Amino acid sequence: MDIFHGLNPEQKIAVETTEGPLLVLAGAGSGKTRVIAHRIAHIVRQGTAPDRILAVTFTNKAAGEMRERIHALLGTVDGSGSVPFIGTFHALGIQILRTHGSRIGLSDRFSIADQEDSLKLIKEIMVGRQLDPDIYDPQRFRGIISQLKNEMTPVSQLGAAGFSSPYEEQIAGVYVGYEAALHKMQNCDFDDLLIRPVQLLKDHADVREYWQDKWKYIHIDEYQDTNVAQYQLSRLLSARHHNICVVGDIDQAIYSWRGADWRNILNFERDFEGATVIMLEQNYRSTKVILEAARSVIARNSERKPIALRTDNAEGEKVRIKILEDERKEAAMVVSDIADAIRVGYKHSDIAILFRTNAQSRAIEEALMKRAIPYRLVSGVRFYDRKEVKDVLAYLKRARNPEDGVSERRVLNMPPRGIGKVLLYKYIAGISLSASEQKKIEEFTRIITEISEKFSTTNLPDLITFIIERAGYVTYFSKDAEGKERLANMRELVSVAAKHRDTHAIEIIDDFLQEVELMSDQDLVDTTVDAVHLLTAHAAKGLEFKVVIVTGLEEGLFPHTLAQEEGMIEEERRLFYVAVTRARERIILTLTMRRMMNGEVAFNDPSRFIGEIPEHLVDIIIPEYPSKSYEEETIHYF
DNA sequence: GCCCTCTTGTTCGAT
DNA sequence: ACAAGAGGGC
Repeated sequence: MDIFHGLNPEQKIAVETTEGPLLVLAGAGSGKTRVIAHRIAHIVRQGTAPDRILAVTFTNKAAGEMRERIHALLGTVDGSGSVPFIGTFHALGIQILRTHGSRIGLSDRFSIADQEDSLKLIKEIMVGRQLDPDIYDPQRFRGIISQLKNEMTPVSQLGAAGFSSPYEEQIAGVYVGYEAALHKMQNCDFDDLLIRPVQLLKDHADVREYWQDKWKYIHIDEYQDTNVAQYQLSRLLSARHHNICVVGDIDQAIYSWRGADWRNILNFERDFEGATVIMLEQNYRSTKVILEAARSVIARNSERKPIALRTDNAEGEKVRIKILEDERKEAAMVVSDIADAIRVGYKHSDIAILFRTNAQSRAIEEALMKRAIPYRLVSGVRFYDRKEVKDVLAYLKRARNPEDGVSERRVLNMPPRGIGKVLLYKYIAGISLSASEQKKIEEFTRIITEISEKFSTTNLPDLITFIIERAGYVTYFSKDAEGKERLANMRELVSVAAKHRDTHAIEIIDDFLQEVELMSDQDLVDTTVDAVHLLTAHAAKGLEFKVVIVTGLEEGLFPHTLAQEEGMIEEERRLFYVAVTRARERIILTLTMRRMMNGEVAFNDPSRFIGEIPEHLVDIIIPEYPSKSYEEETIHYF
């Protein structure tokens, strides 16, 4: 297949320019994923071994799609069986740490601590330091520590210039304790998966050379959302071959609150000498109206590099703006709009409902359920975040990594086996135990031993079944309907692992844990299922739908109250831009005059972003309601 | 000392 | 949906 077939001139240059640094400024819907896939295929065709090629994507889902595209272009990659590494920065970090982590005292069996694990650990440390949780909020501590780690501020630098408050000093103390605990328990939090590889590469020349030599061609997608550690990793890895291609769009930078810095794009030409810059300004996704509406809004931002996005697509329908009384009427309108779209031939899977905050999903879900409209909630509490699911994984993690105190504490007394607060404390502190206490602890360690012994004799689904039964969950969860549901969730995990039925657990256990723990919300988007998708504007990044309904366009909600400062409002505007540019054919924006927020009724003004769309592109619809109660009301807005 | 049940608060976005 | 804390039962 011709690698260059169907590419426009700019895309073609991006694919051809394989040597040296390359910056691709890719507007929304300009086919950047396509460019990366074709570029990789081209590099392989030129004779480079696939395993010398690295592609960093924003989500695992994007990585999967990239793999498929490359496969479609090349057929079987090259016969040698070697494949490019395509994955997220976190997956790349894990690969580096599993290979060379021992150089910084990290076991190759290290565990990954998610946000919940991390918070629990920080809480424990704070309790140990007798910090009053009313004055020192563990959540805030976790946030600040994560930010410090993101910025790669070393522990030693804290307080170097003295502390300006006792609060700062406490944070420094907890930070030190937290890092020590993570290390002792052979755990890496999400930040560690990025910063520890950077440290490893910086401090160990041979390790650095190994990876620099290995990755001959590097691709980084969504470069506007890279943080300090990701930026440094990009520089370190590309320092030998200099073949680094980054793709991004400043107008779609929406993760600065997570430490991302879109200035990395502006600085690219300075940081990577001799860089070629290509602009992809042809949009293949949206109608002229949708693109023009989005462009008009984003033009208000001062922090940007203007890009002349254009499209040859049809003019399309006007942007529909609907003003509703409250969130229940808004939800009813969403239902009516879906019915309307289905009537004219759209499928449920063509439609997405976007919102600024997860809390907004509930009212919409209720309305969808009532009308039996199939839907998928993408954000919110996910399957893998469920307590009972994480408990099973904790058994697995503790058996895999004996140092993993985080996971051990999670399930030491789950299901309850008589190990309460007092005994837990004695056990952790190493205080000698009575015979009956000793027996309880031994019961737990025996379960763990039996799990480890099965690693090399049992496959993963059977191992998970064993954990559920041996730990005592079957009895524990047999009492009521809720328990039975939780047990069913646990067994669902067996089905997830079932694709690996033919290998012993030991061979895939780390990959399985990694897959589950780095699962992103977006990875759960599955448009092959015919269902309407409900997701946050953040989670919608990189996706597209024929029909997009953005809800809650009110001051205080979108833009959010907590993002009203200078600079942050521009990020809210970028988020709105991302939301609008997800739409291919039809965009509907809804807002309410009154809404329950944080437990009280709020009367919000329409979002400023609504007013930033040129009038000639919109239809404003204010439905007239029959004076009946909500329940009796029939939907006939048109 | 431990377990269970009930209440209350929660909240911007998420690898 | 979950955590944290209170309070009663064993």
